Amino acid sequence: MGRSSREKADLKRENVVAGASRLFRELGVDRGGIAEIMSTAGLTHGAFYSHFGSKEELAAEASAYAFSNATAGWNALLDATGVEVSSVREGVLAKYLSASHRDNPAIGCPGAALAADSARDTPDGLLRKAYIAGLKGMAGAVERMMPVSLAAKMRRKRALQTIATMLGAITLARAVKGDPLADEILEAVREALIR
Amino acid sequence: MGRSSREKADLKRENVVAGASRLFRELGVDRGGIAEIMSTAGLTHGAFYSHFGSKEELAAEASAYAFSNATAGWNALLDATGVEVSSVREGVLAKYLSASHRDNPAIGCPGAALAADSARDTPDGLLRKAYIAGLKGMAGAVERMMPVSLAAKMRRKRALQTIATMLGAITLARAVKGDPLADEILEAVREALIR
DNA sequence: TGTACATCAGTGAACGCGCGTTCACTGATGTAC
DNA sequence: TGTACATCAGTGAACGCGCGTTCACTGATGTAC
Repeated sequence: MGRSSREKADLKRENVVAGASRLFRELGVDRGGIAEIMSTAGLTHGAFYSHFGSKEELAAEASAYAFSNATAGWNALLDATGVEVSSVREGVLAKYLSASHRDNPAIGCPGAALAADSARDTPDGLLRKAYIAGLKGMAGAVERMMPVSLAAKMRRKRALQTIATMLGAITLARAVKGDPLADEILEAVREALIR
Repeated sequence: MGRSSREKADLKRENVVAGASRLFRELGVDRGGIAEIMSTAGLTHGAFYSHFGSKEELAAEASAYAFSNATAGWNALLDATGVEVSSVREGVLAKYLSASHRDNPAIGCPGAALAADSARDTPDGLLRKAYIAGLKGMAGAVERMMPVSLAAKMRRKRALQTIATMLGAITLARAVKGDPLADEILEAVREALIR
């Protein structure tokens, strides 16, 4: 096959990023191979460098993509008129702390799925930068979900505490998946954070 | 160099496991290479298979080793006579949620450092099994630290909630290390869990 | 509008490197007589 | 107690595989005249 039109190429590029964001979340950046990602988008691996400078660059873009999707979803719920903040919060938490989220990291929270990869990236690596920016956006959305009765500073603190607990729960549940403890952790944290 | 005595060989084997537990916590199992681990213990990589059947086997042993060290330390504090449970809990949490722990994963909590590797192991993989067993031991120790005023069931729940929050905080702090957010997260969670 | 040329998305093979694993060999340790 | 033999921890080279990256080439797309 020869050259695609600019339009088609852009679409394929987006497919590559979306596919990468799924594969990296599922397998981690190291084990998510370029060849597999490209073939998911219907391309051969050789075409990769027509679109990206390096795997690291793709990882950063894929991370940003996943974060912005997740955060946009939450903000959309918060922007919906006539819905109470507390019910948005409880809905988001119930979904986040579900067995379904535990079992489907590929389409789940990038904050949980990519934390180890970001931690092991170099201090000024592209992935680390994308992760930091992404998490800040996510923290902003969670902050908006905190009870309106709280003072601003307290809302911020509670948001960070909540994120740590959510993310720790899903991380642990995945790490012990297959053992009853996985469900027990999710249940205990649901009790702590919901209602 | 030729054959070592049984005694020396056992010592070297233990050094290999200890070194592996550090390197795997720092770099992850995939990036912690056998050659580097062996040379840390003063051996060449070829000797590896005189001691272990596979890298996976070493990863499981290293994980068990790290968990049992951490848990034993906590249990020793709890077993010390004349120390209040609440002060043990607060001391453990302060150390866990410190910048020093964030910056030294190699000698830190295996539950945090190896969660991603365990999650991506096969359901009946050796590492996953070791992680599950290790986390259960750790959960038991944390349960002992919970306020004695609580009913047994509640202590268990609180222990799991506490572990999720601790582990999530350190995981996030490492993932955004270099940004002020890393300190902010640790500080917020210290406030929530200590006193 | 047509035509010739330049561009560049995509292909498929190959390169290079790291790393887990294997293997023939060495020589000190351990053991049977 | 000696002595001969078997064992096996450790060495160092090599193998094999996966994977990121490079590259010559193809042919449709886009553009200048």
